[in-house]
Formats: sequence, C-alpha cells, structure tokens
Amino acid sequence: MDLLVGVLSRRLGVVDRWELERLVAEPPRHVGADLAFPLMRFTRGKAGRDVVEGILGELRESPLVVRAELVGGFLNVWLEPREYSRRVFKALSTMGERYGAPSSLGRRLRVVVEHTSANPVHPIHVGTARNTSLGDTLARMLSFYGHEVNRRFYVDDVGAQTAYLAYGLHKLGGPSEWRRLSQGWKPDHWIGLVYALTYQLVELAGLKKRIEEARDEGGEEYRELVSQQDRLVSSLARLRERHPEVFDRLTKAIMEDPDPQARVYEWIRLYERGEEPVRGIVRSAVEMALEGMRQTLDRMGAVFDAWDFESDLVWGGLVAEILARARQSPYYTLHKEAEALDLGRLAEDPEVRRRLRIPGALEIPPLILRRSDGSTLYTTRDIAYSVKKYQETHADLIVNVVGKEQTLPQAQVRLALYALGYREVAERMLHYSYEMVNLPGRRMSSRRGEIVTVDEVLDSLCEGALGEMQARGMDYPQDMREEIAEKIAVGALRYFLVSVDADKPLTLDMGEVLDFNRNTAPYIQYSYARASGILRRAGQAPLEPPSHEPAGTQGERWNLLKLIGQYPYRLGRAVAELRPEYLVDYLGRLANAFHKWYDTDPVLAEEDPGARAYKLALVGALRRVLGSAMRILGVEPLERM
RNA sequence: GGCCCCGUAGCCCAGCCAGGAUAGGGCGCCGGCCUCCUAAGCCGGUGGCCGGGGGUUCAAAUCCCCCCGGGGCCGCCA
Repeated sequence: MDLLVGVLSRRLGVVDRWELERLVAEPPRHVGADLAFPLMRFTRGKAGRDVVEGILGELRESPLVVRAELVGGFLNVWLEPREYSRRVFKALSTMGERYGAPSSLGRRLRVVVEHTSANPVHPIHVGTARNTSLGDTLARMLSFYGHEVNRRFYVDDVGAQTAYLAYGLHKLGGPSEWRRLSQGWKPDHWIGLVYALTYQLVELAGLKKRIEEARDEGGEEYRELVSQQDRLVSSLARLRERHPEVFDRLTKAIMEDPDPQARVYEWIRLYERGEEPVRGIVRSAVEMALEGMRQTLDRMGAVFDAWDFESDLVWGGLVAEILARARQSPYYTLHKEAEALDLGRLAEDPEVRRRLRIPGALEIPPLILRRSDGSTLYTTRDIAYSVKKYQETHADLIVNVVGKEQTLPQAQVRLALYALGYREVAERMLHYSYEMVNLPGRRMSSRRGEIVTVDEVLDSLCEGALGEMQARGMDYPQDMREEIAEKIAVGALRYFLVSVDADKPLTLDMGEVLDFNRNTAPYIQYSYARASGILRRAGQAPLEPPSHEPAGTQGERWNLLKLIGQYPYRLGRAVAELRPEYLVDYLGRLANAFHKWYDTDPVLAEEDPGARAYKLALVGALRRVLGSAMRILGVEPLERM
C-alpha cells in the first residue's frame, strides 16, 4: 500500500497521499490481484502512456511486487507474500501493542468529545446508549491513534426537568428519606419513577383546574380535556404499582398544593439564581441520579474526564457574559419582547456556512437567549458551555455527540459563537449527529416513565448469553460464566450500536441482538477465544517473528495475512472520517478470514517446525489486531467463552 | 408549507461525499461438514428494474433536476 501510493504519488504528481490512498481498492474476485487502483482518471490522453509505463516499471522492480498490469484502466498489483509477510511482522514487532496507530503522528490533536450528557432525571435508555457507544468509541479511536482526548459529560441540571424532579423529591422529605424509600432500587431508576410521577401529577393538577373552568361551557374543548385526564390517570395507575408508598405520598402532597405548576416554574427560576434551599435540593437530586447513571456507564465501559454542571455556567457568570456580548452584537434583537440573536443574515454568507458546516439550505430562525421572565434557555447556556470547553482545553476539535433532532440548535450555537466573536470555537465544533434508536412496537417517553433502560437491555442480553453457554455445555464455574456473559452483553450492545451509519435510524430488536447473528461482538469474541486457545495449547510466547517464512503463504492464510497488514489503513480511515462502523466491518472480515483459515489449515498439527512457528506467529498477530480493534470498540477480548 | 436525513434481495446493512471492472456482506430459507487446535464456526445453494422518471458523462447505486415513500426539525422545551 505505502509502496503503491508512493509510486503513484511520484509518477502522477499527486501530492495528497490521502487522495490516492482512498482510491486503492480490493480488485474483484475474478481478477485475482491483491490491490487495484483506478488509473483511468489520471491518464487521459496520450501523455498518459509514458506515465503508465513508468508506474508499471517501478512497481515491477520492487521486491514486494510479483506482477503489475493495466487492465481496462485499472492498475492491478500482485504482491510477493514472503516480502509482504516480513514487512507486516516487522511493523508488528516495532509497534507492539500500538500496531495500527501511526509510528509518528503529523500533529497530535487535542480533541474534546462531549457525549451522553443525559438528563439527570431518569436512567439512561437505549437511545442514549447509542450516544454513549459512539462517543466513547470515538474517544478511544482518537486516543489509540495518538491524539489527546478529553471526555466530558454535560450535566443538564438547569430547567424544567430537574425542577419537576426536585419539587417531587422535596414533597417526599429529605435525602435520608429518599434513601429509605429507594431501598432496593438503583438510584436512577427510583429517580426516574419520582420524576415521571411528579410530572404527571402536576400535569393532572393543572388539568383539573382547566376542566373546572371549562365545565360550564362544555363542548369539544371540555371533552378533550377530560379524555386527556383519563389518559393521565391510567398512566398514573400503572406507575402506582411500581411503588405504592411513593405514589400515595406524592399524590397527597401535590394535590394539597394550591398551584403545583406555578411552584415548579418558580423553582426553575430559583435554581437558576442559585437560591437555597432549592439549590441544595436540586443538587442532591441530581447527584442521586448521576450516581445511578455512573453505575450504568461504568458497566458500559465509558469513563469521563469531566462532569460539567450547567448550573455552574450560570452561577459562574459565563452565561451573563454571553448575554452581555450579545447585547453589544449587531445581531442582537428583540423577538416578541424576548432577547434574541437574529442569525439569519450571518447564515446567508456561504463562506460562513462552509466554515461552520451549516447543512444545506437550513433556515436559521432567531435564537431566543432569554425568556421574558429573565431566565435563560438551554441553547444560550450551551453557547457558554462551548466557550468553556474551548477555554479549558484549547482543543483543535470539539466533538459534540448529539441527536440528529438537534441539528438546528447546534447550528445556531455555532453561528452565535461566530457572531459573538468566538470564531475559533465555532469553527472547531463538530455536531456528530446520530439518529434515534427505535424499539419495535414501543414508544418511549421519560415523562410517562416508559423507557427501555440500558440496564434492562444489558440484563436481558446477559441472560441470553448465559443461556447460550448452558446450551453449549460450557462447564466453567458460575462466577466465571457470569463474568463472560456480562462481557458478551456489553460488547454485543456497544458493537451493535456503532455498527451502522449514525445517520440511519436503528431498530433495536431484542430478539435480533440476542440472536448474536453474525458480525456481532460474540462472533468476534469467539474468534479471539479460538486464537487464544491455540496459543494457550502451544504453550509458547506468541508473536515471535518467524526466522523464515515457509512456502505456501497462499489461500486463506494469505487472505488473513493481508487483512492483518491492512489494519493501519482501516483504522486510519475510521479515525480520519470518525466512522467506527469501518472498524466493525473490518473486524467482521478479519474474524471471518481467521475462521476460514482455521477450518482448512491446522496449526498445532503442523509437523514442519518452521511452518508451525510461522502459523503460531500468524495466530498471535491476529489475536493482537483483534484485541486492539475490539478494545477500541469497547468489546472485551475473552480468553475463553 | 419550508428545510434536513434516509430509501440498495423477504429482512438488516456496506458502497454514494471524492463517478470507473460482472453491485458486496449478513439474517432468513434449502442442503452439507464435529474420531483432529472451541460447530457462537465453516462450505454450497437461493434471492437485486440500487424507490420512480428525466438529465450530465466514454462510463451513474454514486453527480444534477423533478416526483414518490419513511423519519426528523422549524418552541420564550431540551
């Protein structure tokens, strides 16, 4: 690959290696070559003939090439397996565990990856799990590649949701009483229940009032309100079953409150101003939720360098600073009496759109910064947060893993930053968007308390893995079986969630994920376990580069070797384009090539000592590459399964 | 209504940005392979107007235009 790109670059006068590298392809099977390159676009006209001859001549001189020819505009190259093998093993031995990463990075980038940032009022659900899987995988990819990565979780504790939660919790007593009531519950699950109950009860109280008022008039509106009430009541009835004591106490307390809705709105403002006791109550509530969420994130293998509280941006004055700047800005405007930025004009500049990656013809409505009651909006605080992320890290790239549905607000944040003079920040921000995760036949709603949590999904996957092990008669001790099942479950979920283009909606069919159907984490883990088994039985240190390569580096063995040699390029592309699914695709191919070879060419039964040593080294190389790519994807390599 | 994303076998997906060889995988279905390194594996078979139409090009799944279908966004929510 390096050779080919080098020769092409010289002969074609193309300086951008990346441009050439991306075009190097796998030739169709009927050709039988090892590498292919579409030359036709570079060699139009007669002048091309000399260039082609030059390329072919130079390639043929290399010890790495046995054959090179031009067919139908394609440059096809056949590699010399022994020489190729020598080079791959050399790279493996010099790079060691870092094989796959570049030996010298052009420039080590500082990258912020903000991900997950789930609302601290309920457990993490499967949609968020996609965010976590993508974000953590991107971070691992970049970090393995040699970049400096800073992983951040944005705690969205300002606004209506935490106010509802805190208001409800307050009605139940203080933190010690919360602990008592949540005995036997995972903290975030209990929090999620209290949040859903509080939200619906407050809603119900408001509804009752409106029904009272509309009673005399009757008619369509009245009937609509009553049917809304019926839906709420039946939803509440389902929630009561989960925890009758909490339900009864909350219902009593909230219904006694003359105007719960107004109380909650008041709490939003009080918290934003940082006033006690609301401040303390909200913080304790959020801490409790985070405690539970952290357990789940640990389970998924996602760790963070920083937990940034939204409220700190408000209390610390950064939000006020943004507002002050906005008032000085030519884009400042009043939108129906609320302070706003009119970014439409700025967004018309094609140069700005390009630099800030504003999609297509996306129209930019005015961005409200502050409600008429003086409280700020999420997006306003997000502008401040972006500034903070940059000020603390001076990152070259700030990746925000945020759902697709926030495309507009994300674009508004970048434009606002640009308009307010934070141009560097704006240009370095990347909205890494991903589509929703659907569940067949279920609509999730955290307000109704109807969500499918990551914990449930992992438990269920764990059970499935245990069942499979049982069916296969694995006689490992119980605790070992459970440990393996857990690693399979986490791997299966993470692998699945990053396996398809983030732009595509994903349907998480529990049956399908449990099926472990093909290019799945367990398939890869199984390959790793197989390779480990061979090396274990061989009882020797793997990856000693063989003193000589035996003849017969061909067929399945050759395919496997070629794939192992491709790891640096595959990983390089995945990192450059931030596409973890490339790695998933690669792992699937690699594991498949190994299984094919495994089935046709025994390692341990090989009688020729040189050949045996070589095969063992190949297994060792495979195992290292598998392990490396798996760890990047957050899939635990398993010695046995 | 405006805008964004998606549409490739019965089902799921890669390829599209940066056009090139006979459009690749997987699941499912049918049929094979365990006296031998883990059968969560391997082999064979089955299945495609690449949503539809037009255009650009020597060449279109890929680029442009129109249309259809699915999802999302357009809030003093997040």
